Amino acid sequence: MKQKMDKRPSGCPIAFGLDTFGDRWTLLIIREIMLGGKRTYSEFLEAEEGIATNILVDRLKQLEADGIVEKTRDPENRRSFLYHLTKKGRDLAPILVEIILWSGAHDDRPVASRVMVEKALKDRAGFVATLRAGKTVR
Amino acid sequence: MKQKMDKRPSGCPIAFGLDTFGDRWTLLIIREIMLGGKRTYSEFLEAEEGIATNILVDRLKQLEADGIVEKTRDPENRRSFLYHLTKKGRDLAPILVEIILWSGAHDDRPVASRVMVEKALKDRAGFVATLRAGKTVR
DNA sequence: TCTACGTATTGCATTTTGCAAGTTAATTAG
DNA sequence: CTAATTAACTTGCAAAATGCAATACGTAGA
Repeated sequence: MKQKMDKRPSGCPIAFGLDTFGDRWTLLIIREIMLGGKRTYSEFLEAEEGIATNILVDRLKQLEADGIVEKTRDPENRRSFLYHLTKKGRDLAPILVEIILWSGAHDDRPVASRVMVEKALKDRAGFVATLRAGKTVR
Repeated sequence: MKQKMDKRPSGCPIAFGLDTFGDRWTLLIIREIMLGGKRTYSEFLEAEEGIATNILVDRLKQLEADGIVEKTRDPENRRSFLYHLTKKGRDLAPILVEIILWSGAHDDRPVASRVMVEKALKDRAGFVATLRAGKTVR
């Protein structure tokens, strides 16, 4: 598992945040949950960007250890587990929204998707509230 | 230099943001500039977290290539260079502030610094505006 | 020219990542 | 009851990124 215990602890809040989710995959998993309504390991594996299975397990364990997601058995399918966000995880919503807004303003590629950007531009506070409430958006 | 050209392009704005600054060091460098008022290579090297020289060069080049920082010669010391944020870079201010707020709410360690957190809590919009304007905060 | 300073570059060991294949446990089909 | 299937991992190994120390390059001042 990704060990970040001895990662030069500074009291800086930016560094604390980056220690928690400052890598290529962690926020993408949180995106899958918060924006995509995904809940299971196999759903996360289907993500467009193609996360490797060992990395996914590693990050899910770290997210659980950090109190950002909680893992429970799926009552409707006992070979499956459900990952859902804690309050600490849902509180990441404003960060995701600001990233969406920044990309909306600066991603000039033709492939850039505007769906989320428009929602965030139209009613930022409402969008954050929707995400925080755990309602699926797409 | 960190190559991210072939990094599974998805149109997702979250993925775009993470492709740009989703690693351990890039946002720390931007923090040094935006919150710390640092401008030169050697000032960045003094950062609390201790970035390696090769990584620092790599990230500065990538930030320049991405149009987030601009590199100019220091008119007062012609063997030094100044790195300053472009608009695209200054627009990262809201993301940094949301990270500060999140950490402020969830970092329970005794070492956690509250200075930035208090500023952000007291007047978030004003704090963002100050950062975006390029005024030093600490 | 000699020396210092600021900014890099290089070499190499360590760590992390990516990918493919294999494993375990719960469920369903026959 | 057994075999196949599904879901969630685990393992092994090559490739890439990182960390660290040493070295080099481009001003500039003495």
